[in-house]
Amino acid sequence: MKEIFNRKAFNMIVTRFAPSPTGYMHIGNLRTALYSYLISKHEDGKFILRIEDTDRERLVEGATDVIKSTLRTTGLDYDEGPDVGGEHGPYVQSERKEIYMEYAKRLVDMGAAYYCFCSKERLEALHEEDAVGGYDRHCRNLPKEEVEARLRAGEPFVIRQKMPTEGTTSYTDMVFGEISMNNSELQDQILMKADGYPTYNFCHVVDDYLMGVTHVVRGSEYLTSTPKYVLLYDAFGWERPSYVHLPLLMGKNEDGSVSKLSKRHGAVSFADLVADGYLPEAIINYIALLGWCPKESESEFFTLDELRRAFTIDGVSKSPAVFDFEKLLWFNGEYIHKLDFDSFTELAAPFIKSDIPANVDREKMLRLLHTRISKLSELDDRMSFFITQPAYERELFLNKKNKIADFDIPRAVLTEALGLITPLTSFDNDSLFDALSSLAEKLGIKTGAVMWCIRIAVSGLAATPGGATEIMEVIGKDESIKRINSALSLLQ
RNA sequence: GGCCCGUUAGUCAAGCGGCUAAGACGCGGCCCUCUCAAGGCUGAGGCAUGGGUUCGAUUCCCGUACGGGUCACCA
Repeated sequence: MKEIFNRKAFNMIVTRFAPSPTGYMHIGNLRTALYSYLISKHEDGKFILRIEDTDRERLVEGATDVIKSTLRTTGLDYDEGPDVGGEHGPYVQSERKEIYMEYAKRLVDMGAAYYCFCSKERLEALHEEDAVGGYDRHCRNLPKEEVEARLRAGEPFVIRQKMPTEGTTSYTDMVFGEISMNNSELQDQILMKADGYPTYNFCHVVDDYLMGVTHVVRGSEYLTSTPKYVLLYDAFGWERPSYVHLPLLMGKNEDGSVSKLSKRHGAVSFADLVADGYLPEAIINYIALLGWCPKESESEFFTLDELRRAFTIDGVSKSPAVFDFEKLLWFNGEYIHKLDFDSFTELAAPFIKSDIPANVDREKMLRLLHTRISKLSELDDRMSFFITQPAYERELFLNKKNKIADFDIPRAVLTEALGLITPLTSFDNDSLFDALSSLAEKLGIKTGAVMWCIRIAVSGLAATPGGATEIMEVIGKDESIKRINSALSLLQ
């Protein structure tokens, strides 16, 4: 049997992310990958990507590519993996099939596992008799000769782990502490399936050992099955890895209850979020804080590099965390606002679906929008009024804060404004503001009231990104005059 | 149902026997202001519950309730 270099003994940390390619990159999986990455990288250790594709029926075409591209765009670079190679490959379990059978047989020889010939029908019958029962260990003590004869006859079989019937098995988890399970709770689980593929329960143990994984990082749903894995390490005589189980990510249901984050909670795959205009950096920052808290924190903002430095396992929480889209949105807005304008323009481009007419100054428009959106997908809606003015009611001109209680003021303001801006040769924000603010004194009202009327006229909206003069600068002189004229006719 | 884990405001969370129980999102108010956003200031809101242990429990122990996970030839 292959002996592996014990990296743990040299204080080297090796973690892995081991997803099965059965769907899209769920945000919970991403967080597991992130923590796994951070735990090793905090100590300059190794991070491995391994694809667990032993469930041949659930394979989804292209799922592995999604996993790889997600890790790439989030910066969770792996040192070993399917496409980057490494000395412990292959890194796809279906390519390691023979290895598992070899180790399983070894376990049989050692008396820690056994062949089972029970049909699926028999097992189903068993379950009907006893709803909570498991396998009745029917084949556990088959005579050696019989086993060999049936094997020779080509009977289909599985290999099951022989669990101790008494006592307890415990291990220490780095987050949850000591976990003990009564051995009577452990079933003789299947290690090798009838199709010749191993189950997760078995191959992940073999692979983690062969790949020199020192810290097994995964969701807490494995907390109670880990004793079974620990028993496998013990049977082989291998040193157990350290375990780091992570609290689950939850989603809020409409009735206020919570449950494991899933599709019903909305866009929960990384790709969904990105398509909705969230930035990868913001997503990573936010999910890093779901279930982990920095020891010395002043700020909540972390780049991947800063996370690497700050991340320690004792900051990981035990209780499940509810994924809050509101806070993610806030984080995302902060990240967008901090972008320099060129980067913003570049990232925004794919989200701009509408055609921008020639009179609209695209750059100036985007500058107004840049600091006022929280996700890129808001862009198209928010900019639409620049392109075509929405229909509005004349009541929109009324505004109590600016003391506009009737239509006389807007009518006067707009009429005067027309006269002031028509002769303007430079139609920029400053010139417009200078020209129009003089109206306040002339009409005996506040500048705010003047601008309110004009802004409503040129936008048709109660709230807009930017003020009246900024909007006029974006849509240009002709369009501004046109909109003011139509406002005037609305006010007649 | 058995077993395992958890429980600080609506949410994320600090806290590790003695503090007016941090901070962030969200929410309310005020300021700023050409509306909005941003920014600044400010307010409301919390240790699930009952017993212990202790001079003293949010913090330690036990029970209860609630929540979650797990009991597959899925991972």
